[in-house]
Order: sequence, then C-alpha cells, then structure tokens
Amino acid sequence: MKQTIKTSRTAGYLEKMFRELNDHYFNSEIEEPIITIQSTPRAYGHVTVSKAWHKSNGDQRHELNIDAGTLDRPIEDVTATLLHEMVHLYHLQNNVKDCSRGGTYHNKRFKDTAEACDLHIEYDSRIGWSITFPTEALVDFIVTQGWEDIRMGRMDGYISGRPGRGTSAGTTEPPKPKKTSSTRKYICPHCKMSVRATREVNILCGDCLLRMEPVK
DNA sequence: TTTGAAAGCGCGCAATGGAG
DNA sequence: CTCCATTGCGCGCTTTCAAA
Repeated sequence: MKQTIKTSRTAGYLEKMFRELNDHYFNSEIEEPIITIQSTPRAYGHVTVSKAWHKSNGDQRHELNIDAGTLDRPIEDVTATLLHEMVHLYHLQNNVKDCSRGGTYHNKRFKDTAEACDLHIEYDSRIGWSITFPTEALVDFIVTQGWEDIRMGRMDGYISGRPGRGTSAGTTEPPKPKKTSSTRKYICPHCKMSVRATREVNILCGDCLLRMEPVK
C-alpha cells in the first residue's frame, strides 16, 4: 500500500481530500482553511473560531487542524474527523451556532448537518452530539475517490506527547521532545485518593490502610 | 529533589428555555 | 406543567513551572 510519510505531503493530501469533500457535501461553499497537523490533546482535530491566518494579499483564513496521532488511524476515521471539522467551518461561515461551553458541547444543529454529510453521530452527556463515526455511504465515497491510509503516526516518535504551553500557533514544526517528569502519582485502590511523589515510595492510604499503587 | 503555586481542564449541578 | 436539550459556572484535580 502506498503510504504518505512526509508532513508536507500529508497536508497536501488532506487539502485534496478537503476539496473533494467540500465539492461533494457542501457544493464547494466552504472557504479553504489553512490545514495544519499538530498534536491536540484530548481531540482528533479542531478549527479556529477566528480567522487566525493572514495571507500576504490580506485574506484571512480559519485554521483546520488534524491531530498528528489521528493520522495513523484508518482512512475512514481520518475522513470522518476532517468532515467533522468541516461541519464546524460551514456553520462558522453561515453564523450557525453549533457548540456551547467554549466549543465543547455539540448541539443538534451540529448533529443535523453532520448526518447530512454521511456521518454517524452519537451522544455524550458532557460533549453532546460530538462522537463521530463514518457511515457506509461515506466509506463508499472514500473507496470511489481511491483514498488510502495515510499512516504517518508516531511510530518514529516524530510527533508525540502533549504540546507545552503556548504551542507555536499554526506551524507544522515538530514539538521539541519533553523532558520526562521526575514526579509520579500514587493512588489508593479503594478510595482513589491520589498523591504526588518525586521518587518511588511505599505508601499507605491513611483512610483505607491499603498500599497506594503507582499509576503511569 | 523538594516545595509551592499558577494555569488549565473536566465534572457535576443548577438554571434556562422551548416543545408538547 | 413536565420533559429534555442546552448553557453557565464554580470547585477541585492534574499538570507544569520555577525557586529553593
């Protein structure tokens, strides 16, 4: 299987996918964003609400980021994530509020548009209608387009871990490797009380009199 | 290595508002 | 009025940084 391994080539591949999805599901109405590949903790991707990018001719564009780790998943999952973010862009462009709680809770307007784009949406009480799966119809579209797995995950350690504070907004530069923390966490197996230690220790929970166990 | 503390995030809960 | 989706917000926990 052909595999795309360079970040720049992958971004180009995602742009190609974006254009074809935009044409197929949105009548090419979505303005092209800047597509980035960065590590985003706790999310497969995101879009910026404001137009964070300025081109030399004065145009401003949204940023559509796909999490670096996401790209090691099957192509239908990558496509579903890309489409999910495109639904947000479509709503942003049309002044449709599809999220609240600072972009975490996805409401039914999001669900409706996403389902019209061959996505299967499931509900979670914390993040609303945000859990995204590809449908058969979307998989068929992927097959028709001949898209293949990207597979540029983290097997080479190129992009991994959480970004530090103030990540370099909008670049595809690999984050510098983090110094490993010298602290470790211990948790009581019964009451779940946790403590921090800076070296390995044997410690009992004073409430339960049980040995607290280290967690990764 | 130890300690203190700031910042960020998630969870839970109560309030709100629209539909029936 | 009841039900349920949605929203706002505060508390507490985790992570991270920096100074000692």
